[in-house]
Amino acid sequence: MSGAARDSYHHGDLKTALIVASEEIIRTEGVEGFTLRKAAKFSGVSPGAPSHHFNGTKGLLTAVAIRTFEKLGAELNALPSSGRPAQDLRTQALGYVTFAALNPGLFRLICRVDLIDFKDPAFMQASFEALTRYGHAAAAYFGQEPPDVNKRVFRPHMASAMATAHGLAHMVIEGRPALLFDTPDPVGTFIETALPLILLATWPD
Amino acid sequence: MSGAARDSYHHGDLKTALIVASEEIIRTEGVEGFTLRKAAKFSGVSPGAPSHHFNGTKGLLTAVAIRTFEKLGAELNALPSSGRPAQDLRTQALGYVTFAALNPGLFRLICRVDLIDFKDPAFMQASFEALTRYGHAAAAYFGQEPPDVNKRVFRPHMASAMATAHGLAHMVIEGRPALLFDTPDPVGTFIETALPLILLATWPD
DNA sequence: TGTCCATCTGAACATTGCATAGATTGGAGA
DNA sequence: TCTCCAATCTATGCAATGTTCAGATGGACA
Repeated sequence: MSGAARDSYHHGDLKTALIVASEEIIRTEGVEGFTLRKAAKFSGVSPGAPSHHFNGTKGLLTAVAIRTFEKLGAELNALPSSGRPAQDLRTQALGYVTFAALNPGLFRLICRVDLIDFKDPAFMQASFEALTRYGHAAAAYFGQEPPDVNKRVFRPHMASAMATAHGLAHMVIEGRPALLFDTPDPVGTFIETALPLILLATWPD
Repeated sequence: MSGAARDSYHHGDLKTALIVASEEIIRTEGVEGFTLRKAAKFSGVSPGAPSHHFNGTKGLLTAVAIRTFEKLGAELNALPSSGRPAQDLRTQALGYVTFAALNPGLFRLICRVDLIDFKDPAFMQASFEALTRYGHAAAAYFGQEPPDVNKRVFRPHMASAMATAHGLAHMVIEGRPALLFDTPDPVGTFIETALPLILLATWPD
């Protein structure tokens, strides 16, 4: 427990502390293990304190979701570019699924419409920017215009391309690989077999 | 409100009544609108009564999930078979996505690992049987053995084929179409454009 | 008819998110 | 440096939720 037992009455940067604490809780105990009071106690603060910085639980979790999208975007941006459209698109898809597999709690969070304010402009912006690189890879492959940052609009082809990785990611965090493969590492087996299969079928090199 | 104000002290078939009530609540108010007490009141029964028939909330929701998979399986089985593998596979995928679009609350339920007992043998059996037809269509297309009902094992190719529809379904119930398409019927637009695109790309006729 | 036990009630308890009233204090302006 | 205000935090309470449990009820079966 960080606890962060502070000396002064005021915390100093409670807003950030709550986001970090919430992320840690979700990472270790999953979204279902998260409670607002737990995040407050983790930050060494009373249960009512968070309401002064966020619009309820949904507001705090939306902030965590934004942070998660920023991390996802950073990881996708860090992936190498080969210059070959099909190869790059496959790399992005694999990165997307890998992120979900390694961060199941946070990935579940960003898909929970009931826990997050999907109408929040900052959230919409973050979710779009995280997939910009992915969108560009898809655009390059399909020979279409890249996604428009200002209008936040993806082309149908890009939406289609993303659905594949999105479906694989969900199947991973729903634990389907364990039901499908009786191996020591079901998730690894699933990614190594299913992903190349469908991506090769969709976008042959 | 059905209320189902009964005359006798004993309900008669509370187990079924609770499942039906829960399904109705989820259908109208979503998974997040469901509470065990609400289902009890809906069935005209005290808050403690359900515990005599189900292993807590998770037990009841697992029963609802089983019922949902049975309906999904029935709908997929009712879809026509053309004899052409690619066509049939596409029909199954479209049926899968359509079910999710028309039953968003119930589809969310069957993907909520935290609300359902995924280890329940009856649930595992139901989830497998619902996708048997889909698996057969994929097997026919890929020229592989059909799924084994006894061992409950899908082939990697089938898992891949299902991921596409699964991803589209999730994007639909997560409200992505509304963010992607500025039309009167975003979901319809999404299905009509994105699904054919990716399925045509994956399994050309 | 009489007994048994599955079924259901009603009341409790801990936990949750949230609202509100009051305490504390950092810091801007005099 | 001093004053005072607004932001911040505490403490308390409230309604709702899932769950448990002692006791009431009555159907099934001998």
